[in-house]
Amino acid sequence: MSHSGTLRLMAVDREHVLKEAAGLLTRKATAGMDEIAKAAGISRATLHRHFAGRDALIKALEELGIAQFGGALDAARLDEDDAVTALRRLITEAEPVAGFLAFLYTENQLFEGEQTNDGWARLDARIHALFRRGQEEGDFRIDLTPVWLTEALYGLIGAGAWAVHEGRVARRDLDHSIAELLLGGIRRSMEK
Amino acid sequence: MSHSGTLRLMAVDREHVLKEAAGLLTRKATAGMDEIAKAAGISRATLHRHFAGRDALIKALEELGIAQFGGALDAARLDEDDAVTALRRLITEAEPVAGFLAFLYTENQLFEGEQTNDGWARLDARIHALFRRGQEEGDFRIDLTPVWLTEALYGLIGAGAWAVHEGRVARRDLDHSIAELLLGGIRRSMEK
DNA sequence: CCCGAATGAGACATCGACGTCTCACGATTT
DNA sequence: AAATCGTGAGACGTCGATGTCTCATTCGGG
Repeated sequence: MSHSGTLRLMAVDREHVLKEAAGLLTRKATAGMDEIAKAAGISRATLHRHFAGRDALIKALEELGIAQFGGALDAARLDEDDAVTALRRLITEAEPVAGFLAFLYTENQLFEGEQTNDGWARLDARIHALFRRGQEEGDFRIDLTPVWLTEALYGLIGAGAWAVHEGRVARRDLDHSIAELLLGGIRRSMEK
Repeated sequence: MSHSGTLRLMAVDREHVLKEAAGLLTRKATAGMDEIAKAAGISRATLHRHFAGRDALIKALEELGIAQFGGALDAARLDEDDAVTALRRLITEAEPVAGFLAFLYTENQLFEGEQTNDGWARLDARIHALFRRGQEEGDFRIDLTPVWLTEALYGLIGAGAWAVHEGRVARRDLDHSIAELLLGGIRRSMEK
């Protein structure tokens, strides 16, 4: 059937457009539809044929971000090994999508009125579980809640991505910087 | 001279308008000039009499933010006591203005083209100095750069303010949560 | 080779936010 | 009381981004 073939091609193109849009908006959050179209290598008209409007595009990007971050969580295998090792893997896997996530993060707070996508809550829950496991296994301190630890992780990943974007931190140091600070804190430890 | 008297009154009103604008924009970053005027209790016309336009208003807000954060740094007395204690004071003093700072932070990245205000660099330098002192005095680890520690501090304060705004963290726990995580990290310490 | 679907280019209308202007009102000063 | 100043209300024009539409072109399958 040429019909399903057409649909498949559309889907592929859609995916490609989304990726390009994500890359552009990560660098320039205020990019307009014309710039997004140009970045994706298509015309503004075709962009509107794929996505009903800017809102629909952002929604689709949110889904993409959720899927990508979910994939990072999968790749990090959060319930294998000890929680410290799993957290290190999480940071490594999340770093490539950190900039895009930061964009969606700030974009969400501009919607303000509408309900946030359930996908984020599900991702949050997986990270909460990691921190809880670390606490139960005695690796993590218990005087800070998993909710706060999750927020702090997001904050540090976002700050790190931004610092790299601004050239204040080298990308190759990022994983290590985030993981070491988050795990050990600023204080010089006695045990070393 | 009634002239200088008029100027003084204008300045006072200006200050008041700026404070109200800061409060509103902290809650709703997309607020328009009409909403800002209403929040300040003046008409849109008068708002334009005080500030040439939205850009000028944002610039003035940036100055206010720099002044407020600078005041927080002063109040924290960064070069007294040991660096750990000073950092704790800094977090406590910075927390009330964290939301507003976060707004300016995200607002700055939308300008993108223009140069950033020197004031931020001066504030950064003061915090760098605190971290450097902590390293030199042996309180802070030396494998993380003061630049990264500063970015991380900003990230955690911003994430904390947002978490409070979202109701995920209690405001009264914020200081403690930020300071403990930043200083000690997630890992359960052996020394306790 | 022919036909249809998808695309690109551009014109066009819409919409919201912004900035400017005018006018009338109230308060303060003289 | 008269003049002046600051203000509020609102109309008006501008501008950029968005969304829709048309039409010529191109590409691929039949």
